[in-house]
Amino acid sequence: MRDTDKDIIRGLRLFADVEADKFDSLMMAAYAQRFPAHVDLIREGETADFLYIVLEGSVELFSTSHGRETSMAIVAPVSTFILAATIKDAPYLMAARTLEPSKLLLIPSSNVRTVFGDDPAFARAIVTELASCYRSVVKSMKNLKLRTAIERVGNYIIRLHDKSGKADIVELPFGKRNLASILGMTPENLSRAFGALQSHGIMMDGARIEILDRAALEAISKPNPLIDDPRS
Amino acid sequence: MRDTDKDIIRGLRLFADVEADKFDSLMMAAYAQRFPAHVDLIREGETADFLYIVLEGSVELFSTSHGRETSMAIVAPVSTFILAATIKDAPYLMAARTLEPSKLLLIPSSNVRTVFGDDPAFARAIVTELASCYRSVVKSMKNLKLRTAIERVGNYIIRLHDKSGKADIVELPFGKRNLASILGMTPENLSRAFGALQSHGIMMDGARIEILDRAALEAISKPNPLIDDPRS
DNA sequence: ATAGTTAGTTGATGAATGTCAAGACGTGTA
DNA sequence: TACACGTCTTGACATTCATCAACTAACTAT
Repeated sequence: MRDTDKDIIRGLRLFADVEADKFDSLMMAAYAQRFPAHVDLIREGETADFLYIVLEGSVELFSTSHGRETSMAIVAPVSTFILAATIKDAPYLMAARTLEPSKLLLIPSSNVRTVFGDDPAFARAIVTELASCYRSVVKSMKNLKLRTAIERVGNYIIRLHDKSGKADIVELPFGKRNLASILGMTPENLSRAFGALQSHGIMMDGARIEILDRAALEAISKPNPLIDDPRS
Repeated sequence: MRDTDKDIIRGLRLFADVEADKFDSLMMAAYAQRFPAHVDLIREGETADFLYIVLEGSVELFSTSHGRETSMAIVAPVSTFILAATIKDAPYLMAARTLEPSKLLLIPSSNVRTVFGDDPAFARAIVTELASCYRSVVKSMKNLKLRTAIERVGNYIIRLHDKSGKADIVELPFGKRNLASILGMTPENLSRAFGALQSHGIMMDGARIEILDRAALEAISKPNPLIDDPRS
């Protein structure tokens, strides 16, 4: 793999403190690969052969059961996914596919587990990473259980707004079909929710959203830092 | 604290491999305490001062937002809760209260973080524990997003049945009000779901459920090991 | 005993959300 | 250009689920 990729990986908190030789052994075993859009990467229930890192593009994690399907998360660069399954050597609970042409790094799970056992710094970094993942799923669950569909959509827009540095206009980072599934509703219902929010401080134009009245948007969305704040 | 408690803690996978002196330092700082039923232990948003371990009784983890409330999990002996917040030194995402008279062990978070930094075996054990917690929330989320109310109730009974070693009669481990919230529905709806399931292989009598026709129960519940199997 | 309290049930109703069908719009391709 | 395709939107309708109210049963306290 290229040295630039290596530097990027080194920059991730997960790998920042790994001993040099351990890090090299991981990178030797790893390989970067480009995938077209809409390619299945892993299936639910398979055993975790690789730890994945998204370098470019985006990857959807989703689950299926008896004919129904739902998006669990969308992974943007640069971050890992399915770390928990890798560490536990357990079957994947979610399937993964590319949403767009993407560049991924694959590190064999056995190497990850070896270094995890040998290098305390790596073990500690994994703890922090897993704790973050855990807290992020808990937040998603609170979002689902404590809010109506409109509130979920409203708060999603608010988060986009915050991330953009409160620019007036924000853009949806992926298709509405995917967003609807992430937010636990049908695409039709997401459309209606966007429609309803137009009288509460926003204006939609395709994937672009203009925030006209942040206060009104907050009034109907009722944001809560213990659900929405990515840092908490 | 008593030696018997200490032995119980030592028996937890989380503490099994901690070095003796580190373990003692944790236990010196910790204290066991009995609480009556329905006592608030922690509130959402507070910083994580203690790692909790349920020794006896049971504890409900729940969340609140703008007047709504939902149960996230119920913790039975012997296990820890709010490990992630402790490690990250971050605010609790969930509140906790006793459901019944309970005995808990409280370990100051700072001590946990110290040993976590010093003892690689402890760090590794925490990784495994956190990975399990993470996977368990993911499963709950799949349960919520991919299933109807009746399916969730049916699969809950199936899990009870499996845990009991497939005894004909199982008993709900806590009140229906709490169960309804855990399963993401109202108590009224849980009642109706139980009612509906009576024509699909079960018979209810208060908190006791007789499984008459496991195949019929599975037919309507559509169990899925990647959601229901606690080991996977 | 009597009243008060709580958990649970049941029925009637309404709100929220999903489903189905049709159409608009944009995009890539023959 | 015209066609097919996918995405999104909109409306009508069905279903699921929550809400409200009334009621029962069991337990507590006086």
